[in-house]
Amino acid sequence: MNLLGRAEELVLLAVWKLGDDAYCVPIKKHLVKTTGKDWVFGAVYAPLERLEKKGLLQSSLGDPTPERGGKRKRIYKLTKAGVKALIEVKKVEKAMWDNISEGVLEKLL
Amino acid sequence: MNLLGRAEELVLLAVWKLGDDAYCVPIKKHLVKTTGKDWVFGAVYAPLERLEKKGLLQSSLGDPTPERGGKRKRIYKLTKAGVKALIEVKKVEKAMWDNISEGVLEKLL
DNA sequence: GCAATAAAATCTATTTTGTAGAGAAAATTG
DNA sequence: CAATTTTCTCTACAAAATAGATTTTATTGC
Repeated sequence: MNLLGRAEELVLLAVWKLGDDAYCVPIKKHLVKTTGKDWVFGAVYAPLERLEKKGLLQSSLGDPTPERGGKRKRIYKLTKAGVKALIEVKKVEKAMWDNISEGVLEKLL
Repeated sequence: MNLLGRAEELVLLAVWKLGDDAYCVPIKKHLVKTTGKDWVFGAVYAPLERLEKKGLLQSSLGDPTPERGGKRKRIYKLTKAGVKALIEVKKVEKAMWDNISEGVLEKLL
């Protein structure tokens, strides 16, 4: 079937949203805040690595910052392939959700 | 993190859409047609089984039909838990996609 | 220069999901 | 009751997600 996995999608979106600040820690933070779910490190890191390997993300080491301590940040950026993958998953979701609003679902409860 | 997997979500949606005709074969057909992707049997069957085990779907054997041949159909139906899971995944997706239209993405290509 | 501390990345092991397609089971028809 | 058809079920495998511990690297104050 070969669509983005759930975590992959959400991680890509977080990277997009964070722009130049898209490294592991804020990505995790954004995911926790926006999804309302717990995200452990591995659940962020593994998709990031995979997505880079697949060419949907590209990373580079950030400059040392004036803040205290820490390894150099690894900053992620969407590639065109990444953007395309997001567009595709969105399209599929839209087709499958066609005519199903949350309201419709809630009536079933 | 614990959200519906992609296939799980799409299978649930197919079941909802098909109503009383929600058994493996039309579910697969609907998925192929609506997603534009290939779905082999295992990719439909495995999520169906798992979703039932988790209580998001409930199945029952259909009546023998006037059509030719075949084992009795196993008809699937969303449970309340299934509906809730769909509502939840939708909510999360919405939050994460907030302000990102396909148009915005396409400009990045 | 060096110890303490902090920020961040990376790793390992495991579980859960998804993929692929072969093959078995049950129903109908001639 | 054999042939055919429809449908389900199974097995083996690959990929993705989870969990949290550990390591690495940088800064600051001594």
